[in-house]
Amino acid sequence: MDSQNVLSVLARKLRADTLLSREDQEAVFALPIRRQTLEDGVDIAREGERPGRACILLTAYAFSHKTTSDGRRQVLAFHVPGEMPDVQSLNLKVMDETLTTLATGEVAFIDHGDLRAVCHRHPSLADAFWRETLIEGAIQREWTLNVGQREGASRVAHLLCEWFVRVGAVGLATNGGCRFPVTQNELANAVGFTPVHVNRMLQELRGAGLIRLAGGRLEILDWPALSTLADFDPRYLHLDPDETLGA
Amino acid sequence: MDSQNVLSVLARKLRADTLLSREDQEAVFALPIRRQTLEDGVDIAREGERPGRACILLTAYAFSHKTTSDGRRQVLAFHVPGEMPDVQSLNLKVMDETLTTLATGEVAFIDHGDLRAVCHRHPSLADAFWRETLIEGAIQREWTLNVGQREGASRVAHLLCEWFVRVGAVGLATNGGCRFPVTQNELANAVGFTPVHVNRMLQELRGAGLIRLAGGRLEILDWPALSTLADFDPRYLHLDPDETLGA
DNA sequence: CGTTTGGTTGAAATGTGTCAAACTTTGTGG
DNA sequence: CCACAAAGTTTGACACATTTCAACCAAACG
Repeated sequence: MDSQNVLSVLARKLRADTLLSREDQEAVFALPIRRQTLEDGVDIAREGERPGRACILLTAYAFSHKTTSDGRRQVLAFHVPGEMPDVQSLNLKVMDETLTTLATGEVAFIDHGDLRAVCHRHPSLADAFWRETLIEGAIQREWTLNVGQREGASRVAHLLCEWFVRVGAVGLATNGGCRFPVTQNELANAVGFTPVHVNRMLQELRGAGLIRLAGGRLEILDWPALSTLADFDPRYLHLDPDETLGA
Repeated sequence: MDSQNVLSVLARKLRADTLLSREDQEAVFALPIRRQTLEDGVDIAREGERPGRACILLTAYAFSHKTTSDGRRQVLAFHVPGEMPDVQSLNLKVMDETLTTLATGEVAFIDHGDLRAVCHRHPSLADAFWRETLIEGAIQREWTLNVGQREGASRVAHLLCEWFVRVGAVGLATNGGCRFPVTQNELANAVGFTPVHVNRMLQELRGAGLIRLAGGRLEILDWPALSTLADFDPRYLHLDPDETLGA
């Protein structure tokens, strides 16, 4: 896999084909990167740091999180391949969250200097990166709604729906199933429940024949029922280019 | 108050004095705006809409929110004078939240076309707007943490701390007190509690001599104790220019 | 094969929600 | 300026979702 193919995951994420010009796309592919394989549980950037580079997930999964002073941890977002989970550091120097890998996989690093240069030369690329951060914001809002207002199985189900759709959007879901390298503990930290309670909610979902979840894989057995229970409406993911850009 | 003075609240918000050049600042002041007084409870932009203009809060306060299909409402953010609560609509066309005024006050509207033009001519202004949306994102993350992990009085206290600091940052707090045009019902929707429970938590805070809250005003009686109880660390607000920009 | 990590279960404790009523403040029109 | 209505706040008793604690089980792994 040469450098160009590597960055095609990023291009896909930026919806380069529909939203960017040919020159902009080439500028993306020309970005100098450094590839690296990271094990799971590695901190890519920590709260309080001032990173000098940004990261692209190639095959790696990651999550960002933050803890309260008495040690309670909240998972703020999950990140799937193709994403740049820390683009924000380009304009907000000090990290206010920690970014950690979820499973062993490959990432690419780009220096902030190179990113700034390419944004300067290709303003619509800057817009594309800006848009990515805005979509992350929209997802964060839905998480707040999920954690604040939905209860029990519905809350857990919503998270699973989002995961499945987002993983599917980068082409990594196959006929109703996808990877899910998330422990119940991390899942609990993401929805604001206790691991014990998450376990019970999962069994409720399993018992209702909605999902299968084991060995790091998630299978959706009844999408209509699951997404209804979850009150899941994918519009907040802004996956449709027309929805995100249309006049 | 002429147009230039009007937009000085925005310039302050963008930290124009320290982060923008003289030309950039003048470009801000030259933006064509339409001023308007809005009563409280007015929707400035609704979920699903594609606004053609953005809004600046002059003296008005506002909040953004979203509801679950069974009608449970989550307040996602409060907005204080000087902010542009819907800049995001410049790059994310379809609103995924509703923006509503909190109290009667004045707002200014700027056409997206004018904003895009000024961003094109002054790229560092575009960066400044981008940074604003990133800070909103950082605040949203802290809200997720608050709603997901903090309990009882601590959760409510955190929200009050944030409000006080943000209002103070635009010069609207006076010796330990500020406006707080938020009903307990809206407060409840913001922290994910029931109005009844919020009421009890507030009385706990009052009983401990930490705050006074009545008649749309908030008085901080014991900031050290309140911020400690709330586990409040203002770094996530990115108020310090060095923190947000420093190398 | 033993050890570690993650998952599952049950019983009891508790924080928060629900419901319903009374009270207080704010605003408005006579 | 009073009287009334509307909106917001406060209270109590009870129900219930979720947490806590503690133990056991299963799978992954060296």
